Parts: sequence; C-alpha cells; structure tokens
Amino acid sequence: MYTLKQQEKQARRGEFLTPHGAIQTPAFMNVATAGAIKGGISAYDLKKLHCQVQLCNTYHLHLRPSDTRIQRLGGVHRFTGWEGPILTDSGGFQVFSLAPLRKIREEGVYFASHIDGCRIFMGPEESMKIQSNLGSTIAMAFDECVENPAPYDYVKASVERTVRWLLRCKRQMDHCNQSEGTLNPRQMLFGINQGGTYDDLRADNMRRIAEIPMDGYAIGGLAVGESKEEMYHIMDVVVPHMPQDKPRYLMGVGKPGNIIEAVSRGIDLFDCVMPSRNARHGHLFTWQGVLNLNNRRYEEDMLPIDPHCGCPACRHHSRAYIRHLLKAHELLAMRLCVQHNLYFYNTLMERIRESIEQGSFASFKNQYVDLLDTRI
RNA sequence: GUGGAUAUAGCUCAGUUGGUUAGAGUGCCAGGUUGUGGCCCUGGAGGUCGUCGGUUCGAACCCGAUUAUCCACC
Repeated sequence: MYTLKQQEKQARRGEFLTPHGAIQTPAFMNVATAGAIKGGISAYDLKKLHCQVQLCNTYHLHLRPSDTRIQRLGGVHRFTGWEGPILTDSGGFQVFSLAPLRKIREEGVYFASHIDGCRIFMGPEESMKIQSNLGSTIAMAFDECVENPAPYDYVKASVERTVRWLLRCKRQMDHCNQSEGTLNPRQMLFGINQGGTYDDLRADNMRRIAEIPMDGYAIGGLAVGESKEEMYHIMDVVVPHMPQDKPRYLMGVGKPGNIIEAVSRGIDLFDCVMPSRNARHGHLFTWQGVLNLNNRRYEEDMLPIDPHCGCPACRHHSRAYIRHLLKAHELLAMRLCVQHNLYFYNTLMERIRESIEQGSFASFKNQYVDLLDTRI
C-alpha cells in the first residue's frame, strides 16, 4: 500500500508498505545483482549505509545458483541475510543487454547464457515462477527494453507485445501467490511502461497499463541511448498518466542530477548501477561534485573522500590511503568506495525526502541538480 | 677462458629485401560509464632503437669494436 504523505508541486514524499517493511519514498534501491552488492558488501553492512531496499536479479540468480535452490534454502531474504524489502528485476533487461544469440517470439525469448552458453527460454510465466521461487518482495514484469533510438514500427510492435506479456505476468503471479507453499503469498508485481522516444506510444502504453491493477508502475527503456533532455521529456509525457496512489519507479536511473529531476517530475523509486560500478573504479560522488580518486592530485591528500560525509570510509580513512589501495588493487579499496557511494545515494534520498517535507525541495533542487554531477 | 644468443617506451615484446613522423600490449596521466560480466570505451604523455665508430643518398635493420645480461662448453 502506498500512502502519499506530502507533496511539493509534482515531487512526492510517500510511504510504501510491503510485507517486508515500509519504504520511505523517494528511495534508491541498492543493486545486488547476484545476491550481493558488488565490492564486498554484506547484508549486515546495508543498515549502516542507510539502505532501505535491495535489488536482486532474476536472470542472474536463475542461472546461478538457480531459483529452485534458493527456494529450497528458504528464499532470497534468508539466503542473502537481508530481511528488508527486495525487488527482483524480471530478467527482461539482462536478456536484451547480456545474452548473445537471442530470439524474441510471442511466447518469450530464446537466448544463450552468458555464463556457459547454455540455451535458455524465458517468457512472462517463467519469469514470474522464478521470482516467486526467489520470494522477493516486489517482482517486475517481463518486458522488452528497446535501445534508443529504434524505428517507430519496431517499438510499436514491441510495446504491444510487452502489454500482452504484462497480462500474462499478472495472471501467472496471481496463480503463484495462491499456490500452496509459496514463500511470499503477498508478492507484489509492478508493470513497466515502454515506448522508446515516441510520445504517443509512451502515453498510450501508460494509459493502457494503468488500467491493469498492479502494485506499482515503472518507466523502463530510458537512459538507454537517448539524450538527457529526451529522457526528461518522456517522463513529462508519461507521469501524468501514472496512477497517483501507486509507487512510480524509474528503472536504471541515474546520476544524482537525474534523480533530482525525476523526483521533481513525480518519481518515487530508483535504481542504478552507477554508484556501485563507478565506486569500484574510484569514481566517487560527494556533496561538492564527482571526483576520481585515481587522480594524482589525491596522492598525499589526507582529507576524507567527502568532509561532509558520515560513511565508514569517510569516518576512518583518507583519500591518499584509499587511492593507494585502488592503485594496489586491494579489495578494501572497492569496499570502502562502494560503501561511500551507496551511503551518499541513500543520504541524497533522505535529504530529498526532508526537503519535500519542509517544502524546500525547489531550493534543494536549485542548489544541487547541476552541482552533484559536476567533476571536481 | 672459448663459442653462441640477446639488447627497441617504466615492464613484456613486434618491427618486411635498409626508405616519410619507430609500433602493440601492459603500466602511467586524464575523460566517459544510467533495470551490473570486478568490466568496457575514448584520448594523452613517454623511446639518442645498449655505447662508439664505419658502409650508404638514407641505418633499429648491414659491418667492426666495446659494454651488459643469459646459455653451452673448457
């Protein structure tokens, strides 16, 4: 259940109740693809990083160690040791971005595993069964994510098929939830808006899927090749057709500036690999902008990564030390940098929530929307 | 001591019958990264081709000497 607690223009401050606890929105979901946030982060670290939600991946966990094994072991919560909300991505995006030799048919997608080349089929029913076996809090619909730009006719046909897939997802998830012995009988399901960069396809699709009762609605297929301006424009086109009383999730986005812009347009949930992936290579987000700790200028810099940050890395270690660890390929470098970036993202969301509560989000946006993405 | 091999970017190595401005990988210095393959992409700096001399219009390349390293044999 989603409760809108406060609103400043389009920006929403809400609470999303799930079987695994409440999510205060706007929120960032920390990406733990294969059951762990890359960089040596454990479930018991997440509270310290102010993490509310973990995002795990259907595709990856299905291939390894398999959803059936995770089900036998008690589900993805027990398996990973994280008792809070977990969203599972449907596998749709991974099939399109990772797997070679894919063939898209009405029934689903035939593809080869990126691990061993094994031939696999995944369609809406398979994705729902896998996510049900995993027992995640929120399942995502199985969709096709089309890279931008794509020809109008291709996108139109793809979106229509994705709507047919959504209806199949819904039917299958209802069935899974009613099955005896299911791990999470109240597993939630989000639908996904697609339509490339075409206003009419996006708006039609959003109106259409809003009629299908879902626990939340996502915008997919953005930040996949189009410009920043096009992305914001598509959000302006889609959001007015999204239900007011359900959480809105912008998939795969983004930089701090993107998130602030999206919140100002009425988005509640985000996920992005950028804070963790960039952290593994020393690219760090701070309240002064983005810095690259590999840069020579930090060789003898005894300041923390961000003097205004309370994360474990900033409380205990200097830029000079962490830069050294990066250069020496010490695992601790990744762990500290990932901790910092996730703490930053989760704190960014906290400050966004506070500013909406205080009615000062507009000035928060004005102060930080460009600054946070700027290289220092 | 004798014979042989090698010597080119910080490191590991290409380099055609001698022919414009000597290349690659890695590392270094920077930039990028948007529903994650601990990746990937883009740019930059960096070389008296061991040293000295010779042949030639022209030498990393051919010749001589020399130095260093390695191998084999006495």
